[in-house]
Amino acid sequence: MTTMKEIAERTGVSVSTVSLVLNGRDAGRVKPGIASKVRKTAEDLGYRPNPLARSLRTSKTKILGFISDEIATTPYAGRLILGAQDAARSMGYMLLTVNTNGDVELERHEISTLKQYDVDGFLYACMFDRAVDPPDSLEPLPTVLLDGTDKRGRLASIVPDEHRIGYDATRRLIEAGCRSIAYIGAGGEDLPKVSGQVIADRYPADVLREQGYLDALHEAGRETDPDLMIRVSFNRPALDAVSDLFDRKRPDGFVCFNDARAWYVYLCAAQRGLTIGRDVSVVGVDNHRLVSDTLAPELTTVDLPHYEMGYWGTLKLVSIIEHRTPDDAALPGTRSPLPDLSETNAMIHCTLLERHSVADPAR
Amino acid sequence: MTTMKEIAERTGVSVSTVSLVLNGRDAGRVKPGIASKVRKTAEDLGYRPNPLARSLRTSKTKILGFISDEIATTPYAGRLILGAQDAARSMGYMLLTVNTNGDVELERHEISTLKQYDVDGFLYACMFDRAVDPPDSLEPLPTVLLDGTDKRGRLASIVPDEHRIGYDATRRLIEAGCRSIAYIGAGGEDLPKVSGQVIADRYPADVLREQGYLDALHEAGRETDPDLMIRVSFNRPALDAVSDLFDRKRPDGFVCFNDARAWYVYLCAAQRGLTIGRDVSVVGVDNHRLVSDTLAPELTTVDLPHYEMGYWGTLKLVSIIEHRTPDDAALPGTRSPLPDLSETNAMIHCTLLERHSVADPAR
DNA sequence: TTGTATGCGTTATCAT
DNA sequence: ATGATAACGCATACAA
Repeated sequence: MTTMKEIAERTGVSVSTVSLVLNGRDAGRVKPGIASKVRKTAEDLGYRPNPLARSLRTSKTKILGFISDEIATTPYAGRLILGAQDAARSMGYMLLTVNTNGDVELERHEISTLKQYDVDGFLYACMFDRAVDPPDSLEPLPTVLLDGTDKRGRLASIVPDEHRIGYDATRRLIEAGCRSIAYIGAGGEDLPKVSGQVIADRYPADVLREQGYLDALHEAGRETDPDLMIRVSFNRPALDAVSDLFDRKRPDGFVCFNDARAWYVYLCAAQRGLTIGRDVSVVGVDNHRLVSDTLAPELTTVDLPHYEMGYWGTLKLVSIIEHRTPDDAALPGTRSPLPDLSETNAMIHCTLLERHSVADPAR
Repeated sequence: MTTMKEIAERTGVSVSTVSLVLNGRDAGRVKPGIASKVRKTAEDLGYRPNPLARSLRTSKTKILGFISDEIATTPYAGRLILGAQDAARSMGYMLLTVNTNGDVELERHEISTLKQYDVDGFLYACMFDRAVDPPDSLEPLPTVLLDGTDKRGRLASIVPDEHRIGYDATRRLIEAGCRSIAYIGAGGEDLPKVSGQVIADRYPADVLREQGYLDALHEAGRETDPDLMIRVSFNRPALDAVSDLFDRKRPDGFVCFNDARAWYVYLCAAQRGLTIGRDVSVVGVDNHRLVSDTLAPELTTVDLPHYEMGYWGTLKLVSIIEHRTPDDAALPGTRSPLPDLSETNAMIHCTLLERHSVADPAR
């Protein structure tokens, strides 16, 4: 690890000069000849600043704390983490990740530890796009919520556009010529739970996707039929409910909340000798990547590139925490900055790719 | 964030004394009265050392770099990361996670960045338990491989006990009274790939689970039958192959490499009016948690608690990197330490939970 | 038994 | 235009 000191020695200047040059603060302060010489030897030696030592002075580590509860164990979490990492890297940040297993006490401790490591801010990963009440101990560091919104409306958040998912899926079936399109949602005992606690009577994603389904039908001038919309949980009851729907309404298109629900459609179709993709069409969000991995392309026409794994497929987190002075221009492509969240004039800039939306408390 | 300085001021001693006491180096060097006073005010102020500042002197950050390629996007990765984090936390480490997307150039850069952050060592996460050739740039920091082994036999690694998975699954069906047990493996175009490149002609996990299946049968005095063992990929060809097996051999038990393969068994059974759990039994590794989430317990008897999500369910990574002097006693429950891997007398201690095994180059 | 001095790599202030 | 120098929080050799 080459240091500024070495560069200074090799160039025959002082460390201060090296610091000035390498931080781009040499305009009119360091002779251009010297400056370029410093830059060259830095390059030659492969110099990279030590962010930890730097943080001792600046108290900016370029490290973000990534906090997740159970999310880390779910199949979609990987891509969430991936997106966050990609975004962080592209802006020169690193992610220090912890998980709390839904344990409040542990969470408190982990947050404290992250602060110990002088993180510049937090990424707080939730589930189900639900309204959460993030712990006060996150303050005063800037924080962005992922797949969840702040109950108190203080923190910025990034959530997928669930309505659009339901809408697009339904459009697809309409355009494919389906005449009778069903919606298979989640229900029964399958309720959104966080560490064993039921936190709502329906999955927010299910509600929104269903609404997208309804809106697409309306927009196309179709009738909507409550009998075509069911909510099932798992196992035999779910299979029975879907079977009943098959025989009672004979739909030729299915919008499924997720692959778990699509599963029963496949089984029912198989039991009746129907072929998916010919006799009936199924579109659903493939949380687990199982349907698309195993039955596509022949048996299904699942193709929702903008969501991919459904929940978090292309959610590229590009919300990042930057400390800037208030008079800095907003970064290109960003939305209006949020109000300051710390004494150091910290601001949060949120940018959004694809069709995911960002909740901006400032509006 | 309270510092040693504050404690020193409040206690009326110097920072050095505080440092001595708080690091437990006060035996016979600091008056017990002073020492306890220091400890008390440290407690009162909620002092926690700044590991970054400390690292400037000790060059030990208590941070481990967690490097993964595509693994982060797969469904089982979440639990791997979880296990690593839990283990790290329990030993006072944090994880700085990066992903390389299988890009060698990016990998080089990320490793360099991690070194910049002065990580104490690396966790190098692989896939498929394959033999890999980790980049030289990891050196000289101690490194542990996850779900992969070192081609050159230098690095320690942790891998799941795949043979045991196949063995247990088969035993279960034998004990359930199945008379004809099939093995559905992976084959065809479904080859282990890393960033698009085929890296073997079969999944190592598949090979090992299949061997476990064979060994369980032999041990039970059963005949093995090559016709009962097939390897399928996806879609129609897979379905056709399983259908053929169903009709040709009429097995009443199935050991499936993974849930994707079990899927076809379910479909075939449904098409024939057979009920899983009564007419035929299926045991498989549920990578995606879809089978167990949706069809258990009524339709399946999948119950392999020691593997849970199959690959990485209970793989609690407790292999951790510790810098210790050579004369330190081995930690309780650890295996024999590996040879030093750096100039600083670094050693790697590996402990193992459940039935996963650790490859120990020192043996 | 305790305090002082020094250094880790960096930034920032202030002389020169 | 450049270079000492101090400071960030901590550890440690050495002086007292």
